[in-house]
Amino acid sequence: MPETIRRADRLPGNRYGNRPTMKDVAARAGVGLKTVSRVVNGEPGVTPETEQRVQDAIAALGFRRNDSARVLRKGRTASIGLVLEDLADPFYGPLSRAVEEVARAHGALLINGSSAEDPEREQELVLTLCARRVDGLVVIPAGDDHRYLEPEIRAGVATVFVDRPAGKIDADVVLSDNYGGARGGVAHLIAHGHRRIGFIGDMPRIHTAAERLRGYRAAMEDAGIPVEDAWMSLGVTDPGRVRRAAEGMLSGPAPVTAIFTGNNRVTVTVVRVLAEQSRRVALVGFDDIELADLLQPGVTVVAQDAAALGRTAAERLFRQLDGSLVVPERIELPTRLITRGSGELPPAD
Amino acid sequence: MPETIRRADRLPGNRYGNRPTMKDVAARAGVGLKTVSRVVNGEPGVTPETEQRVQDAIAALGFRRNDSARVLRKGRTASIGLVLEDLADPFYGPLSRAVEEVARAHGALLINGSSAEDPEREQELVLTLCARRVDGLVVIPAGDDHRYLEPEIRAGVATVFVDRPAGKIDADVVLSDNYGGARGGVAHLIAHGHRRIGFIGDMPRIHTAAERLRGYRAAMEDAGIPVEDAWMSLGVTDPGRVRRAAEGMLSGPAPVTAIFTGNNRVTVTVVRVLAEQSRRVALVGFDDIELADLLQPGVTVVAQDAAALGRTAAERLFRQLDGSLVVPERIELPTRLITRGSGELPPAD
DNA sequence: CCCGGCCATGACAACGTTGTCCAGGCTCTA
DNA sequence: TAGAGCCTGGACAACGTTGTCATGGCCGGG
Repeated sequence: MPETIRRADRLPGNRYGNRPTMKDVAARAGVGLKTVSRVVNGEPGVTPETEQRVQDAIAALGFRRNDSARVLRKGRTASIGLVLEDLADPFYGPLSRAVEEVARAHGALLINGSSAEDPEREQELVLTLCARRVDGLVVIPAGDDHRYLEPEIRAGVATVFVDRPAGKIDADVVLSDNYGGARGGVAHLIAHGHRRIGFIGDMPRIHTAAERLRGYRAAMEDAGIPVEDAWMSLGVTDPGRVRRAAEGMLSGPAPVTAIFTGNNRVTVTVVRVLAEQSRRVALVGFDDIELADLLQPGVTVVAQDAAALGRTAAERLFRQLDGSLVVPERIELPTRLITRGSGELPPAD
Repeated sequence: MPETIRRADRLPGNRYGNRPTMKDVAARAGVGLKTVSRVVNGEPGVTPETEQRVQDAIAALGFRRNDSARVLRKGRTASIGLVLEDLADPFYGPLSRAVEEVARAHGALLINGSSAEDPEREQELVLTLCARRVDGLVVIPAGDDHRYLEPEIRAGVATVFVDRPAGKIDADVVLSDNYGGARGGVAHLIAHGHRRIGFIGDMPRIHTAAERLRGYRAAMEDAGIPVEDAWMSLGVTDPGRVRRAAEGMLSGPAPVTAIFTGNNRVTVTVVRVLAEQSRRVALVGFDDIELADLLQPGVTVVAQDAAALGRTAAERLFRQLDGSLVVPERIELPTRLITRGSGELPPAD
């Protein structure tokens, strides 16, 4: 192991520690400032000999271009922001990664922020990113009013919403077909003979939750089944309350024989509850979950492609930046029903 | 819905679209540039009356401070970089989120980058982040030589390595007790009567993989069990090859009766393979996996706390930036054996 | 009433880079 | 050999902000 670098060894000096600038490099190489800039940026008009002198000076001083200054001068930061709910949620990891890959392909960095489903925090994050002059924003909105973004968009910040539409402004948005997916999932249960079907989902103020609820209602209506209030539980995602909600639906004189769950977190908890039941209860969940195929029975889900959402959104973002997109659009990606057993159980009443 | 903002409506003008600067605000408010700066930054020395005029101008113009320029002037970017392997991996999501929370508490933003386990890409990312003048770096290294970071560290970039130590430089590092955890997990299998125990892990050039392998060997040696080459599969993580490796160990005249898996991805695949076997094979995996408790049998794991790794690392980073840390340290966080059934199966031979 | 000192404010330089423009030296051709 | 044109290289301003310092007005005390 080489000699330890103690932080105490750091030279005092300017604020960046003691970083050489192009000026320093120029002095050392005995050339002008602009010549260094040319070499660093691979611009033409420098003889190989001069270039070599500059390269040597760069290496000797350990120079690295200060992109902060570059950004200030050029106006493009080559970075984009992604505001999502919670990076720790397995749904958002792949989405974020997909956005990062597209950004990378365009030479941009990705700044991540978690809103924790708090509209105020979302706004704070978005505006902070705008102050950093990110070139664009991919937003999974927590709030339902994004008029605060109008001046930013007008000022040239490319913006794409994902997973849920923007509120009160007209902007690009990339969604999954939540309505159709939920409708299909519930219809699947109905096709397997169920009539008393429960729904456990998030607060309907969240667009995805509302759409999935709408899909549930539509499927029930298609089949001519009147929905009872006792079958629906809205605004419930934390494990304890989901558990109580599920147990409630499963008790009483006419318990549900199947449950449709509105997102991955709910599904996981309901799987736990159902595992404790003596009766076999059918289940279809929105969002795929890892290992769903290994459970007994396998969990039938309506899967959305998180990576595709992220990729599509990021690609649109860069097309906005190209100037090749002008009018905001709404893009809906299909969902996919994956049958694994739990959704094909017959009613046990 | 309000009037559509078409991107075509954006005024041309300067590079940021057409953003007002402090100069514009000053002109409109009829005050000096510096007074605007004072108001924006809440500095004292401005009469309430003047301040109001400035605030009005700010609101009227939709001014937002350009943090790029601020950064250039102040020298601190209030952003840190996190370089990890793959944000889509469920292990890194919570880690990243934990780092973000700490950064947020210190008023900093987080820039994420995935190295895809490629040392070159890691270096490229790290150096790009340094060029952006991030204040600090949290790195989950892919490579094993980080001497390229020496000039940066010396120049004042706070640096903490996580999950795996830095190569060939002396730097802060926060690790899980991979050796101890693996040793304990394998000892657990031995305590339940196993002697022919397989190990499937990643390439030993990856520190965590090497340490876990070392733990496996140590536990076996403690029990006086000579390890056979056929029981070990190293450098294998993609599902197809893991499957073949597992099937190989489970066939032949003296198949293993238990398997220790070196990370979450391997564990998942091996669970799939074992589910197809008629014989019951014990399993202990490194890293917890979601729903592990719902499988039949539940999967016994050696769990590490990804969020704690991230949090600890980020806190050290900011303590470096405080100046309250000087000498690099190595911090090891304990792992936890979670018994759920699969690790307690008796040998079936 | 005058002067010292304080307070609000603004002019100016600087941060490190890139774009513009100009100068000087070279080559090539007539 | 002179002039045109090209190629290399450098001086300078500008990006939008903040730190430093100067200025001018006002107040209070002697």
